[in-house]
Amino acid sequence: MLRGVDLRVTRPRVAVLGAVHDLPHADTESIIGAVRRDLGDVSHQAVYDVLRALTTAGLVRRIQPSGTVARYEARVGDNHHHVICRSCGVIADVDCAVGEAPCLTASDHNGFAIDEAEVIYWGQCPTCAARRDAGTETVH
Amino acid sequence: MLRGVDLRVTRPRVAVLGAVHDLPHADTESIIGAVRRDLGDVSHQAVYDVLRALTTAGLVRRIQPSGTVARYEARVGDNHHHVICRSCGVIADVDCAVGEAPCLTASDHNGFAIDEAEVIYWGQCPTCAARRDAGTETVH
DNA sequence: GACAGATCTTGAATGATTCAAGAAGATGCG
DNA sequence: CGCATCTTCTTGAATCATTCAAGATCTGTC
Repeated sequence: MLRGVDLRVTRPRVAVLGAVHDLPHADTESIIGAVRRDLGDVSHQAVYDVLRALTTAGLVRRIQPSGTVARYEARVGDNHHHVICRSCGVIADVDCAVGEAPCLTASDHNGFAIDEAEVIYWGQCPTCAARRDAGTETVH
Repeated sequence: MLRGVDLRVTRPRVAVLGAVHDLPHADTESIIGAVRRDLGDVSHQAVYDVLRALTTAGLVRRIQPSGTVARYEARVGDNHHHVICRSCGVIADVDCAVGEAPCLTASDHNGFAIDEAEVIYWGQCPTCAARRDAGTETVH
């Protein structure tokens, strides 16, 4: 995969790419943890650099919902979206739902040339909704 | 407006609310600047507190696209969306475009109870697109 | 196998945002 | 109108994800 996008193959890159595949929607810290479990010591700077390189190359996608740290996922190229639980922060994928040529109509709003439509659904995950219904009120 | 949502009326709150109305999509720093031009010295902490109170009360909306600082707008309650220029970062409003009961179908993805759909369109604003066509290539 | 440039390590800096404690202000009541 | 009380603002410092910078190391190529 790395060679396919003209990136040099290094141990940190392979490990980061593996971690992003294994841990969907993981934040940088989790990825650093997984990489170190795999390789031993790796600097956090290296992981940041690698994540940027992979993102630029299009091998991973970076998402950063309001008020959270950056997260990464390996599912790219299909323009899917995300649901985020306001209570526990868990993220799930949502396939593009609206009609057929959805989300990214190559339309031209306000004269902008649009190349991506990013949709984030906010709500309650099943677990948190149940907990709240039960009265435990573990808000946030 | 403040009394309407049971918030005490203070000079900083009035000034911040005015600034958010005057400067759509302004970041915190811009708002602090506008407030100080209006009132003289006001602590940044006060502005942060006020913005949070106003956001919680629903008088302003906070947006924070990937990789940017928080921004605020006074247009609330109509579920509109945003287009952002990847080159210069300018933000414009986009009315809900998709069909009739758009964006927020009270549907139930993966068992989530969704209460908001946030859409961000990424692209090039007319100015940056023109500049790029002209070959000036002022990327970023 | 060695060179050149990319990538990693180390260590420090940045900057938006938040925390904490005390002073000042707003609202309600006498 | 003046006071008591709770909220809000000021001041000053801390947090923490992310980035910068300089030098050492490694990858891919000739």
